[in-house]
Amino acid sequence: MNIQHLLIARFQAALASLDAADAPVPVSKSTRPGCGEYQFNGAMGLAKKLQKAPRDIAQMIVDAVALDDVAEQLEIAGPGFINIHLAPKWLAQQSQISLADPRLNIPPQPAQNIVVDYSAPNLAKEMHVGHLRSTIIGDGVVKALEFMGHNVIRQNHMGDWGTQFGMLLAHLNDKLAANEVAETALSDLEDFYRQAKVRFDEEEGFAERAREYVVRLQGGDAECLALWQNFIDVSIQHSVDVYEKLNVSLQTSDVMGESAYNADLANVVADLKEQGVAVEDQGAQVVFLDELADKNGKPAVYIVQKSGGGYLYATTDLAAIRYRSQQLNAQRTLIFTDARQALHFKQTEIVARKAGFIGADEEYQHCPFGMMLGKDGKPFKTRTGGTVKLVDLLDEAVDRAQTLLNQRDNDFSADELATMAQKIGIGAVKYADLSKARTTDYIFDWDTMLSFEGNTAPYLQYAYTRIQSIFVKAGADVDTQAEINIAADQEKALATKLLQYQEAIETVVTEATPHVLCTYLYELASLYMKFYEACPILKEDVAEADKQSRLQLCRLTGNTLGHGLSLLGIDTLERM
RNA sequence: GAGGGCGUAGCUCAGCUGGAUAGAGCAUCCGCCUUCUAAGCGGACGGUCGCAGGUUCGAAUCCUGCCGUCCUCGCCA
Repeated sequence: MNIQHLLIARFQAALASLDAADAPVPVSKSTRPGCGEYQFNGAMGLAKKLQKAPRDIAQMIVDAVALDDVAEQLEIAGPGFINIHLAPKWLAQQSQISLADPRLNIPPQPAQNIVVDYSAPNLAKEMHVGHLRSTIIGDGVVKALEFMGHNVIRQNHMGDWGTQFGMLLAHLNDKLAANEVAETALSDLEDFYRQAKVRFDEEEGFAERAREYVVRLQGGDAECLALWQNFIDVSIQHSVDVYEKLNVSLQTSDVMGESAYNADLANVVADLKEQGVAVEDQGAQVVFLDELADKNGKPAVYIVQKSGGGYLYATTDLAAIRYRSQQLNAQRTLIFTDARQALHFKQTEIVARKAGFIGADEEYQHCPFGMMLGKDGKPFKTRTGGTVKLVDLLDEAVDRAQTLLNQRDNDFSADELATMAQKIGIGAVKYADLSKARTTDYIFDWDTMLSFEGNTAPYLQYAYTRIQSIFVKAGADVDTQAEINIAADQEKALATKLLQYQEAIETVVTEATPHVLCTYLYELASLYMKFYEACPILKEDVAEADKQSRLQLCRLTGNTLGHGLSLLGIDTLERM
């Protein structure tokens, strides 16, 4: 159920009957208490067109609009606002429908093939905090898209190619020659990289060998490729381990690294040249972009092949676009990378469209996100200024959650506490990130995200357990067919919010902004807490009908909260 | 120099298809547990929405200029 869409349709019809069919239909949630749940603000804007006073127009619209089934009252306020008070009976009916529907009364959208490119770690190194945002925001959007009925094709565009692999393979070769197994040698990629770098900089002849490896690798030397494959496999497994820890849905089969496009790069450039899109300039193959010219008319330059003949990530990204459009039949593509690459993707899209690598009606959406900053507002680093490994960050989150749990009085076993710490710690890190608008930088602060208060994962998890606890207590005494009766203000506010779930998810899938879902869930949990305080359920003096009705609201809240958290990839707990 | 993002309460952040008195949380202060989980709820305090113009019945939201800040800009990704 999308209440807003329903109201827009009704007002649209009313406006048509008043000869104002082309007028905008501004229906929004009411912001002020006492002004209903929604409001229609279009009367003021029609004053000139209809040559009447706004309040008179509002009255005409109120008379014309058919909302008897949905609203209990329409009132005209201020300069001509129409406040819509939803009918408790209708809210109850819709809630009943949601309860009986595994999809929570949310119809799927017409299915599209949607390619989502996210996570994309560099396999030469360990995953670090810079990959966190892409990974979890991308995964949240993926899950929401799938729920809405789309065919999502995950593409993990891993950095598995490049000159850096020369020194890594040379180093790995020596380790294997010394009878070390790859898994052991590569158990800490960060260390391994550092060792190789030191040898590259200091050891006689090593740099030379590293360069040879690059040449052999690019030349397709079988032995060298096997070594590379070995390295890549181990590194991918590291990432997959992190995905599991993060409760992210990416799998090995979603990997489509840069190397996968190697064979196609020459074709891409040839194709661009043939079409006259790319031309030679200073020995390199470039595309001049008049679309992004400066004030003097000097076009932007986009290099697709270096003067030495080498390819760049621009080439790879063009090959990827073409592959996704033509082989994967993408109707829409979402790419989650940091905001610094915004210009690159803008240019890539322009070139791809010029060259016909992407259909005219195909959507290409770069979804940028800001940097993760420390509490001091500077890029997030370790005490010593190093890069923070993602595994370390996640382990610390779990440790901190464990410490906080230990400080509380409880009767849980050590195993239960460990499981809880895992779910709470990981959930806190993910939620802290997911709940912020993705486009801006955000400040990573342990104390805030684990304070277990306010808009945090633990608060939502706690709200969820409170609901479960009601049902544990109620036992068999729950009538899942009971009629819902909306009476108290808190019940009405809760039921209304429950029916706004679809609005939140639809925004998430169109804008690729999971924080909208977070805000929704926080408001839902918050309204539940208020309902819980105000409306007794299992207490002795509660009438049976009220009790069962309220249990139904609890059930729907639990279903919705649990569903939303699962889309975000945040685990729920039965007790905490 | 050019292009882009950001600037909202002491702090962290929502809101920005233009709508009524700009919202949360934290912090500070005041209330509420002989228990449907107080990791909660109620209340108070706190804002010239960077500055100045413009459009509009109405601007945090749209437009222009300026200030501050971060990022990007032909052979890294």
